[in-house]
Amino acid sequence: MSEAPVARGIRHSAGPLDHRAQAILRAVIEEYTSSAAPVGSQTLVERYRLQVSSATVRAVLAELEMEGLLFHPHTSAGRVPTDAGYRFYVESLMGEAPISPIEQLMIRHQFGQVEFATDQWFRLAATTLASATRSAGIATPAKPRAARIRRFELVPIGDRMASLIIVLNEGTLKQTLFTLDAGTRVEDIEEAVRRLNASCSGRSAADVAEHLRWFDQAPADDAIFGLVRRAGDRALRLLREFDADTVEQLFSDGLLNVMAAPEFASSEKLRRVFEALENRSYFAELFDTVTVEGGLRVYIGRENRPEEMADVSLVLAPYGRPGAAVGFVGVLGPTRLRYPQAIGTVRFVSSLMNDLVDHLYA
Amino acid sequence: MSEAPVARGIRHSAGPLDHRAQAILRAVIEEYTSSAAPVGSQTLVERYRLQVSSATVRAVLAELEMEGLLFHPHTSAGRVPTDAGYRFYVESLMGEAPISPIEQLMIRHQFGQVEFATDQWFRLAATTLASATRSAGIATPAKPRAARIRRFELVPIGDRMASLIIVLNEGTLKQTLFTLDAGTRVEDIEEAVRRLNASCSGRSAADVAEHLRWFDQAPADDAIFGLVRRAGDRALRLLREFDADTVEQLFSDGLLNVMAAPEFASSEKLRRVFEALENRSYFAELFDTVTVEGGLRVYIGRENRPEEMADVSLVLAPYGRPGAAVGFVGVLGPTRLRYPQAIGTVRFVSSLMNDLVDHLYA
DNA sequence: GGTTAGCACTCGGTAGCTGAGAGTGCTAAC
DNA sequence: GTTAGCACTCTCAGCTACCGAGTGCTAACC
Repeated sequence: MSEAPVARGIRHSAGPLDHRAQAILRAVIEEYTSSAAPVGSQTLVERYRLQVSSATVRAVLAELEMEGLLFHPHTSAGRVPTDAGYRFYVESLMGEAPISPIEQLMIRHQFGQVEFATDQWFRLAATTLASATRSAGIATPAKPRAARIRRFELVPIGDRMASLIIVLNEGTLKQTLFTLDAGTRVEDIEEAVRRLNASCSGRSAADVAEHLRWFDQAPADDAIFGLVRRAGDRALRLLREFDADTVEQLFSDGLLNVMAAPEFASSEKLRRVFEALENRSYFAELFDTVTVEGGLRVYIGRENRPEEMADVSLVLAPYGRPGAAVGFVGVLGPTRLRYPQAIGTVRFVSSLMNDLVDHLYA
Repeated sequence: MSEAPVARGIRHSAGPLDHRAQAILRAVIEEYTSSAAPVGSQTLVERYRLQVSSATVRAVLAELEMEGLLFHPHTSAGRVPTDAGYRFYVESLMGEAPISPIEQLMIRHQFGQVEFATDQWFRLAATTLASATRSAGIATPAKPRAARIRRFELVPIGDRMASLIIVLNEGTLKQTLFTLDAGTRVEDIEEAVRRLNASCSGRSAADVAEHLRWFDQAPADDAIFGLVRRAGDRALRLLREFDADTVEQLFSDGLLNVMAAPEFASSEKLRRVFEALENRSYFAELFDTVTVEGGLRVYIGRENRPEEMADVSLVLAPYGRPGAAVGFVGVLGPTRLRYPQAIGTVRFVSSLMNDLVDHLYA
């Protein structure tokens, strides 16, 4: 399992915190994470066996506030962690919480069930992440930077219609309808497919474009050449569209969990989060910066650039093979996320996804 | 275009309403539909050129309330339509509002763009419905009652892995990974595929099961027979799963429109609606009762059995070919839906989907 | 010097009250 | 059958008072 750092390079401004201050920051975050209400000095003393009085805790809280790690909604309220506070917690304070062996077993079992159903992998990943973390789970299929064709097929459907199918290297299917001239002979179709496979399989969009040029000199009225050229063009277009789309599919599950969080009761903030999810450009951008080598990353609150995401955190991990195909799994929840669990779960699920992908190349 | 009745068979209890009462009911509904606030007698007189005084209108409103078509949130509030009120409106009062020719043209154009991309049809249908009605649009692919296999393919992916693909009659693809024994020869794979296609294409799950039995007597150690048997079994399983799933895919778009409605500001009702959508069993049930011949249907508020759907209405229309494959398109919004527009739009989109499906069989 | 008890202070949230306004239902006159 | 007039009801917004949680400060303590 990868042990890439969770760090993201942001350091807060001031001097190092002593041990006690760290313990108190940690206590505030963990208390707030479960209660969703500002945390007061009294509560901390009562529940976290700090061996000091509430007055001392108050002094430390004030200090942490100076450092920008906590803040005060108003004078007589308790403290709430800032994004920087969570960041410090994630980088230095928390212990990662691996999933319990029993749960691991159950999850592994479920993944075993869909071992052969590639289209179920991402759904299951999203669902698993959602239910294990009680937040939203997201997942994308593993996708190569430049797709390569493994096989063409052209299957007649109606009299004048066929289904043009291209199988990509990792088994992904792309399909488009394809009109046939009246009276096209089955043998001609078969021959066209043979030629396409002979000249294009294993090739990327750029190569296919190159090879298709050869057919331009062929006689225009030859039925087979005509088929080859038209099908090749269509396939090329599909391939280019596929390459162009960074986030072709984004599965999510458990958005209802996020809806249940008290910070989203107002339905307006919620709306914004849903909008951010619907608009995939942000994810496309993120995915360009997260590499397989970089490993798991955490984006907290306003560290997410879109304003809509200011109230949520994202734990994201890539999976797949750097050279071949890369996908993502992650968890999205309120900034008041249970980071140790979320990170542990995402790491685990991404390793399972890695195993599934490895099967393809075994 | 179909002119199936919108009716659903529920009649309210009491005597017929005179013309004026109908006009007033209609006015209340149309006003409430756009304002989302209880409607008073004054407003009605001012905005709907009723040639009577507000006192008279009040008398009629009281009458309509007796009939169960309107109700009163509290003494000094205006009237709000009941589900029965909407039902009466939909069945007897409203005029259906066809989409404007310009909009029709634009929508047709968009459908033209995805003519060959079967997987985009449902997305586009949902999106179109959502944006034209400013509610949520839903759509499912056309699905046959019992799928028939058109073609098998077995495409090697890695050394020990292949992608088993079955193309169904309407062009739908089903795919599963398939392990190959070490050193399986390409020619054997091709031969196995040839035999599978020869014996199974055009057949339904039941027929395939029948035909596969023939191979049981074949020598167990024959590589080709082994492949045929295993691939056949897997295909059969896929086919059965596909047949079993009534609502295999349910595309929706524009849920954000529904979120924006004032009746769902509280986020708790919203949650329930989302839950209902996620749980597809209700749709599966509906789809069993809606037939292509029956045409478009409207489900208002509590007419939807699940409690979660008590605050929303659903306009649903089937498309496709009764014998071959049937799918659904629809609109989901608050009971305060603009029924004439919603119904007009759903009818139009379902007819476009019909045209697309017809292409397949042309 | 760090820690603590004590205390004044602040401020959000809730409950209770009030007046304005919307809309009804009733009645008597037309 | 219709309408004007009017008393009545009820919600909603705004106001005030009050409670309590939690702070920050200070002076005493170890």
